[in-house]
Amino acid sequence: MEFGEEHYSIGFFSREGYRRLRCRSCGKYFWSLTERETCGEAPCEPYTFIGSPPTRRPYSVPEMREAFLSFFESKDHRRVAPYPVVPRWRKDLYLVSASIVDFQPHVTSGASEPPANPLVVSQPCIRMVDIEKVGPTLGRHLTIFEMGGAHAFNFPGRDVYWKDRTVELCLEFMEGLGLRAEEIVFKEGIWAGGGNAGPCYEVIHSGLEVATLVFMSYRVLNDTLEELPVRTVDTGYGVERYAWLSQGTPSAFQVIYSSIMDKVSSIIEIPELNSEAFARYARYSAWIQPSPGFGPREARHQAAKLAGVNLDYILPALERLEQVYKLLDHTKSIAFILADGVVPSNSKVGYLARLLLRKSQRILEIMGRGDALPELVSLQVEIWGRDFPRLREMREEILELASHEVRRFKESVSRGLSQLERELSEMKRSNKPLTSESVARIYEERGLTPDLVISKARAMELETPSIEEVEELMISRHIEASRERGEENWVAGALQVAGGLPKTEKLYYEDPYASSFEAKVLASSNGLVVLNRTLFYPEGGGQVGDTGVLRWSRGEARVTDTQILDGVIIHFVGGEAPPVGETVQGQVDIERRLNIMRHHTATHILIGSVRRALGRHAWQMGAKKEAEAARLDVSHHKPLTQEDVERIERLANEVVARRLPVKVMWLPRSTAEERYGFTLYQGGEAPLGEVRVVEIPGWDAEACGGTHCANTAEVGLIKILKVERIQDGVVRLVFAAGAAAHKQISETITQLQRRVELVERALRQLKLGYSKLIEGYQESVLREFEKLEREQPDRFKSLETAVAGMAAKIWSFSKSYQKEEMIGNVRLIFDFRPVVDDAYFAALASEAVRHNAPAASLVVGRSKTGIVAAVGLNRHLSRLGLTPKLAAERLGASSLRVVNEEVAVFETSARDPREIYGEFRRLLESL
RNA sequence: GGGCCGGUAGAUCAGUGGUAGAUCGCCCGCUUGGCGUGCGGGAGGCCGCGGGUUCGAAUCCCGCCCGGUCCA
Repeated sequence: MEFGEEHYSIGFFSREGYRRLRCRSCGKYFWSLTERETCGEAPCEPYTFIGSPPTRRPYSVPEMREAFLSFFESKDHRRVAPYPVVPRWRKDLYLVSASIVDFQPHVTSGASEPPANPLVVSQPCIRMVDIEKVGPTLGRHLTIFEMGGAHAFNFPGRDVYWKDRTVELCLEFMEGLGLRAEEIVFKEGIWAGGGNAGPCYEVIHSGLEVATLVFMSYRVLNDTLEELPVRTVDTGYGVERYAWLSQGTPSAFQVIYSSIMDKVSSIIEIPELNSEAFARYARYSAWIQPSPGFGPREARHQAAKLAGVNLDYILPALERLEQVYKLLDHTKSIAFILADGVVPSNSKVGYLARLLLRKSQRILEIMGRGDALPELVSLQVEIWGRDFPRLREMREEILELASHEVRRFKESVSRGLSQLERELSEMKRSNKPLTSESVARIYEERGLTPDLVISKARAMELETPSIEEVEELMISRHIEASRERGEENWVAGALQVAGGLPKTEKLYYEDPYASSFEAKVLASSNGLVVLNRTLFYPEGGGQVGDTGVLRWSRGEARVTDTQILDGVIIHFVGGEAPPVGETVQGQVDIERRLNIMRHHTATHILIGSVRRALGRHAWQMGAKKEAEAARLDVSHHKPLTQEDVERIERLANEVVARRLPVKVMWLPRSTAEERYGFTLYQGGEAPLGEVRVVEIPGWDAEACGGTHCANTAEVGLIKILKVERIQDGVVRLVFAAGAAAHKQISETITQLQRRVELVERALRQLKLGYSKLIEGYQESVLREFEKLEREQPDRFKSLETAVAGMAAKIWSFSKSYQKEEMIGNVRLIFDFRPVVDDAYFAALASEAVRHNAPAASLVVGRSKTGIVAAVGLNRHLSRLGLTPKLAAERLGASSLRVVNEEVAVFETSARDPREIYGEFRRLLESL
């Protein structure tokens, strides 16, 4: 694509005496007041402003921004507040990369009015494409910068201004800064993007491109240009670049971050550079154009050679400085992106946030300040929050998300490292070198950066590739994957039916409660029916399509789904379809629709609750409202706790109870954005033209095309049924409202009751079965025992002891004895056992006194003749002179058997075990 | 949205078609005044889910789910 001279030759230039010249170095045409050999843009010439700023005075970034804005204000442009850096109003971009993005596609296409015309804005823009160049180019490349945009939208029959005025304004602005017109060059260029194109001028001063003046006037269709109905003046002034020009420092970073440099240097060391040598090097920094095969190292050498600077002397400080610059730049981007409520994740804009965070964190770790990232981000919030209040408002969320992401990164790295160590020692053992392929693979699989992998390998004395080799390999691997948009299969058929038909009249917006209507059939084939008007809501905005019936004179058809295509609503019918021209009576399944409506309004209520409960980083990432239940996907970095869920649910039900009206209105886009902010676009991009706003006053406002209840009270109970993490950084709430909630709850309760019954029954059976089982075993065991006692008395004896011991151990382990108390420093254990057996009792008594302190035990049971007891006294007690025999005698033993030095078993004539116990206590007390 | 890697004992992982393993942790015993240590013993696995190939699948193939990671 090329534009001829006629596109650039304007009246203003000929009036003022500009000449069209061709650059000897780059071959491009440019316009200049004076004779020149080159276009003046680096690298055709070096930067001449470094060390000798050409403006009347130095400007800081805020000063330059204000100078720019107020200049255009004085020229009838209205100042507009900057837009977010995350363009929620469009889905083809992750970040705002230019000021014109704020007005695409709705204004540039002519569908909506701009907030003002002409207008001026200083728009923070983020571009990830240059991320590798940030630092080495000393500020020519930044991931985040402010684009001063002066825009005029020339609607058909309503021209504002075009090329002449644009150039004139640019010149006047620059002259106002004290720049001489003779030194300004307008270089011819072509701008193309997003299917649009137009000629442009790059405005050059002192080697630096400081602005681009684009005249967006064409649409690109199959390689041919077609004039656009709306011709847009799209100018972008580099606010930071003008400020840099005005200060003439070696790097732009010194200008942009001057107010926090002191604080930053207290966190990380910022090297001192010989300012003279650095300045000379900086003049040639435009030659630093890292590309595949020409890494930062070569680029630096080339610039140094041209500048006549001995690089070896400044290199260590320079490299470190570049890293500091990267950090400054990336942390600013992080602050802005997180301020717009982006949750770092592994896809889409969340990934870009993660990338910036991880790159910054890695640099800090190499510097030995792996803990400093939140502090740096906090500094950014502080300085930029003055001009962009959103940063301050979101401070808490920004720091929480950044810290959380750093934590995750550390976990990921330590996981990767342990794996890496194994892999490397395996290589070491088999004496294999670490290849570039392996390094690239490890980065892609586990996110360990090549520098980290290589340094680990070198520490193990493995043969390694250089970082440059690895980077080259990774770049060469990138093959652009073609994007293929799979259309849903119904679209092809629907296009045949709906193609060329007028947009269907949407009756459901007039009265969302209405259920029957009359309409004419405009098209009908293959089970697809188009009417001139309908109450059937087509699937959209996460709300499912309506179902119902179409009746006509000779039949009726069931509508199973409803869709919309280019404003034409398509009814999917089963069975016979009404013929074209027929008048049909439509009947929407109103109960179903009402349930869906309640779910839709409930979704709006919930998103308000979620943002209040979790923080303003929580955005709707998707939603689906059906008749039985609905779901809401929300960006959030952590799994939800029970408390989170309860809080969200409580807040939501409070809104229901407050009986708030649900207001629906159509507003001009810019009015809506001004009044409600960009949280309007929870549901994603909104259709062109006016915006339909659904507002729950004081709670939530969203651009939404759905059908809603008139009052929150109609929603009824909102019940969250399930919470799950569906992907990195996104949680899903499944919920039900109103009648559906009631149904879900009662079903759940019924199910629970059924389960409880089952469990209870199973328990009863288990108990029964268990005791039967035990009884059976007891019997057979007893029989076996009796047999054994008769036939082999010796073995019986030892077996009996062993079994008794085992039982005693279980008893002692489970602490199932009846009483345990301290008498002075003596632990006394008492138990009553229904089954009497000497060996068993002895074992119990013995087991009970296994302590490392004085302990006594008394186990009693009732025999036919009286009471059988075992007394146990451990060695700590026998040292005091109390023996089991002595104790037994004091307790009135009639027959007595001393089992060992700790235990004795005896019988007494006492009736009540408590008598013996009391006596035993008194005995112990007397010690 | 796409590519790549992974899912085996509580944790970290090995196991590439033929009886499921190691280390740590846990439990028990011995060692100790006690804890730790040391020694000995033990428990713990739908080998993510589903399908296919096979005489036979943790292992090969397909699909799904989950986690990680890179890229748009």
